[in-house]
Amino acid sequence: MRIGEAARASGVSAKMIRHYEEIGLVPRAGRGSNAYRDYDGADVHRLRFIRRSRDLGFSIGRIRDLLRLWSDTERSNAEVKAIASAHVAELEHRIDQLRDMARTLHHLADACDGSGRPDCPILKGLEGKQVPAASPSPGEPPG
Amino acid sequence: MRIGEAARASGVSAKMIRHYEEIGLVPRAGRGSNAYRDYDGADVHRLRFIRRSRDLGFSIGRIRDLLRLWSDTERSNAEVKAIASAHVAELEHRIDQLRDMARTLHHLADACDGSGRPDCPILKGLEGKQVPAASPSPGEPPG
DNA sequence: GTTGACCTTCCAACCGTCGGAAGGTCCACC
DNA sequence: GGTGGACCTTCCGACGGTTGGAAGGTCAAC
Repeated sequence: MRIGEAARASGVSAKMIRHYEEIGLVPRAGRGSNAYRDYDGADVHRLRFIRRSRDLGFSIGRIRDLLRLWSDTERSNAEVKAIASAHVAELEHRIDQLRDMARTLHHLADACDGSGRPDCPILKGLEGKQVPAASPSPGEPPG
Repeated sequence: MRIGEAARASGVSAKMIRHYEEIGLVPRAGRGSNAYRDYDGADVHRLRFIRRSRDLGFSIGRIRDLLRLWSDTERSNAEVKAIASAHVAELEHRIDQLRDMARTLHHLADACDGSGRPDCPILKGLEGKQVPAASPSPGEPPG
């Protein structure tokens, strides 16, 4: 099948399939008589694996590791479990950070009556009057 | 003061201060006899406001709005509260997504005995045997 | 006069996804 | 045989926000 059908079957867009090929996450696809990429069921299976891994928040690097283990019939499930558990821990850490932000902001919003006057505890909080600050891992804040 | 001192005083790196100036988040700094940027207490105050906002997960765009309101003495605190509340909602949405991911992955990891054998429910789950999938907002997965 | 800390600008990278340009190919329909 | 539209190709850019480095100018102390 061609890339469009593989995209529909796997849930990974054609753009991303090409991208994943370029970065070596999926093997280079065979080409037909024209220069079109050609895919089979196994390729779609792999793409679907990638898609689900992304849905669970794994980074490309981690997915690379998972794919390697996936195709290794002599793998140790302990290694897989370690990756998964580490990722769960990262997710929970990120959740804690976001929760801290939400809680802090919630407190500030609660202190603001929203009456329409200029006086605003939220802005005061952002100024530095309070705000314990969640101190997120550098980079990537909101969604 | 020069950019380095402003950076230390505000918690915003010199790199980022220049960047914020370029994108118009902070006004263009005055320059001394040399071409060095010059900052005063108000500038640092503003930078600190930005820093705290970032720590609470506000996007640059939102911070732009907040800064505008901050410097508007006739602002309505209702508008500020609306922005803050919307952001809290976004944060909580993101938290829910991450929590779904963590829960799903946790279940898979629980089903894996990690005994060292190749058989692995986690990989099976990623293949598509189960995985309800958290379906995150497109992009930006882990942290 | 030299060292080193500071400043300047510019360019590129990280991550994952998407948009669009400019062109080639396939297939159905007329 | 021609035309249209859906599909494919490659390439180059953007979005979040932050960081790294290069290559150079400036200022202080020693």
